[in-house]
Amino acid sequence: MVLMARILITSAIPYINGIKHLGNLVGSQLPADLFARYMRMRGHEVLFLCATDEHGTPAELAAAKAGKPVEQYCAEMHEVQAGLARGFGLSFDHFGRSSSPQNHKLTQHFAGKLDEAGLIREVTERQFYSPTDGRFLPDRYIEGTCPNCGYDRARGDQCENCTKQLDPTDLIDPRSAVSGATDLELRDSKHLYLRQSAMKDDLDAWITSKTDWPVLTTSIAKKWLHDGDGLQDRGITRDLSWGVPVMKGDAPWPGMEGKVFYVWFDAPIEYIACSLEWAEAQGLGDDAWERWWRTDKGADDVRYVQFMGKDNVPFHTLGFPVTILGSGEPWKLVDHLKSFNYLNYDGGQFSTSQGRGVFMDQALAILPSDYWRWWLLSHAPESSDSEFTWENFQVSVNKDLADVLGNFVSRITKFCRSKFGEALPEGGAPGEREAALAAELQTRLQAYEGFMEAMEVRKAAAELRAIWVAGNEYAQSAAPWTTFKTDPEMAAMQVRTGLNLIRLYAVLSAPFIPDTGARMLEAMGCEDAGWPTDVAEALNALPVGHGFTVPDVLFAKISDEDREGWQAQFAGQRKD
RNA sequence: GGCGGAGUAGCUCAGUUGGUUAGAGCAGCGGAAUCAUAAUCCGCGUGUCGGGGGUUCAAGUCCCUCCUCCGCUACCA
Repeated sequence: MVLMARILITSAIPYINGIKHLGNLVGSQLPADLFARYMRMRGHEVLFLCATDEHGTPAELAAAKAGKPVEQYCAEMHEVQAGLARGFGLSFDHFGRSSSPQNHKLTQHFAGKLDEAGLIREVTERQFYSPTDGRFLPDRYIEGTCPNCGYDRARGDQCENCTKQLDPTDLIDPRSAVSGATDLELRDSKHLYLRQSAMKDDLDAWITSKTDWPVLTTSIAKKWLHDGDGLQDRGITRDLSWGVPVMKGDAPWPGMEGKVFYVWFDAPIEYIACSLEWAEAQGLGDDAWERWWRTDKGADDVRYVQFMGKDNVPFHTLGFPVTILGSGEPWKLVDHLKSFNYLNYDGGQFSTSQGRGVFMDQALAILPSDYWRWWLLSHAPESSDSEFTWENFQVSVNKDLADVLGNFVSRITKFCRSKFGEALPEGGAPGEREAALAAELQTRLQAYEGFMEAMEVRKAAAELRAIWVAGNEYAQSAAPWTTFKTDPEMAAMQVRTGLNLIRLYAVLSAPFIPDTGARMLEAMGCEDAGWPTDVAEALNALPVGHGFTVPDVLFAKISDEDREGWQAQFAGQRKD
C-alpha cells in the first residue's frame, strides 16, 4: 500500500501570443501531464495547474495586428489554447488566465507585502517613447543602425548581425520596430524594482540545498546569482495599459498611476491565483486552495513540482522565490524544478515568430495526439537539446507504436477470435514460461515506476517500450499458434496471458498515450485501470469467459508518401 | 566576451562516487516463425568514447589545454 501524498504540479504558462509549437509543448506542459497522470494513477491527490500568460507588449501588439481589443484577443486565444490542450490530452485540473481578477488581486497583494518588507525600491528611468505608437517601447522594439557593424536592422538590446549587446540609445537613427516611426523621444518614467539582491544569500543557500535538481536548473540559477556583480534588482513595472494595475494591496500606489506590473512579476503568481480560479469553478471555498498553497493551512505536506523550459529557469529559481519568501507569509515554495532543453526542428530552431516548425493545431490535424505524445516524450530534451526530424518521427512511431505495441494487440486478439472466439478461453494452467514473464515484468515495472517518480522521461519511455517488447517475446516463444495444434488447452492459457498483457499494457501506457490506453481497456471490456502491484496477479485479472472485442488498428503506420508530403508542407514558413 | 550544456557505433541516445572484453533502440546483415498492421523473435558491433597532454595499478569517467555545436547573457516572454 503506497502512502497517499499530495502533489501540486504546475507547467510554465504558455504566452498568449499565438499557437504554441511542439518545442513549447515538450518543454513543460507535456512532461508535466505525464507526471500528473502517473501520480493520479498511483492514487495520489494531484492538483495540476496551467494557464495562459496574457500580459505584456507582445500581447498588445498581436492584438493590434489582429485588429482586436487586447481583452478580446486574449479571451479568444485563451479558448484556442485551451482547446489544443484538450486535444493533446493535457489533464489540467484548471487552465486559468493570468489576467483573471484573482491574479490581479493576488499580484497587488504580493506587491504590497514586498513593499512592507522593504523589498521594493523606486527607480526613475529614461525610456524611449513613441508618440506615433502611443506607447513606451521596450529595448527590443527599437530598431536602428548598429554603431558597431553598421547593420541597419539592429535591435535595441542586441545586434543580431554582430551579436554585440546594445543600449537602445546607442543606435544610430533609432526607430520604432512597431510602426517605423522616427519621432522617438526619451522620457523619464518611474518604476518599481524588486530588491532581489537583498535575498541573494538566502537564494544561494536554497539552491545549493537542491542537490537532486537537474544540473540544468541549478547551473542556470547559480550563474545568475554569481555572474558579474551578482544578482541584480529587477524592474517589476511597465508603462503599459494591459496588465495588473500597480497597487499596494488594496491601496493606490502614489506616483505609479497608469502603470502595470511586469508580466514576469504577475505570471508566476498566476500559479497560485489559478488555484483560486479552480476552487471557484469547482464551487469550493478558500480552504480548498489554501491547503495546497498555505503551509499554515495544510500545505506543509504538499510536494510542489514545476516543469519548464530552460529559458524560464531564472524567473522560477530567483524572481518568484523572492516574491514568495519576501512576502513574509507562509506560502508554499517549489520542491522540485524539472527543466528541459530545447527541441529543434530539422536542423534549426522551432520559431513562433518565424512560423518555423510544427505547431500544435497542425500536429493534431495530421495525426492523433498519442503519436505526438509518444514521440515527444520518448525524445524529451533532458540532457541536451534534441531534434525533430520527419524521418525519425516516422521510424520511431511506426516501430514503437504500430509494430511493437499495436501489432501485439492485433496478433493476440485476432488469434484468439479465430481459434476460441471473443472471450477468454478456458483450460490449462500457467507454467514456468508465464512465471518468467511475470518476473521480468515485475522487475521492469519497478524500474518504470522509479523513472516516473524521478521524472526521467526518456528512460521511463524506454522502459515502457521494453515492457511492450516482453509481450512479443512471450508470444513468440509460447507460440500458441503451434501449441494449438497439439495442446489446445495450453494454447488457451497462453492466449489468456496475452489478453491480460493487453490489459496490463493499457494501464501502464496510459500516462504516455492516454487515448490508446483507454481504447485498449475498452477492447478488453475492462473498467479497472488500477495500477498493478503484483504482475503475476495482474496477468490473471481477466477471468475465463470474460468477453473482449478486437479493436481497430491502434496505430496506422506513417507511409513514406505521408512523410514526404509533410516534409514539403512544413518546409517553409507557417502562414496564418 | 562571460557563464552553462553537449561532443560515445551509420542515426538517436545510456553510461552512478574512475575498476572485468564500452552498452540500448533504430538502420544493416543472417536465421527462425507465419498468430499479426510484410508485423514478431533470435544472432551478428575492430566505435581513434571531439583532438592533444597529464594524474593513476586502472580514465568515456579526474586535471590541463585546444577544437566544434548549442543555449543563456537580465527591458520579448
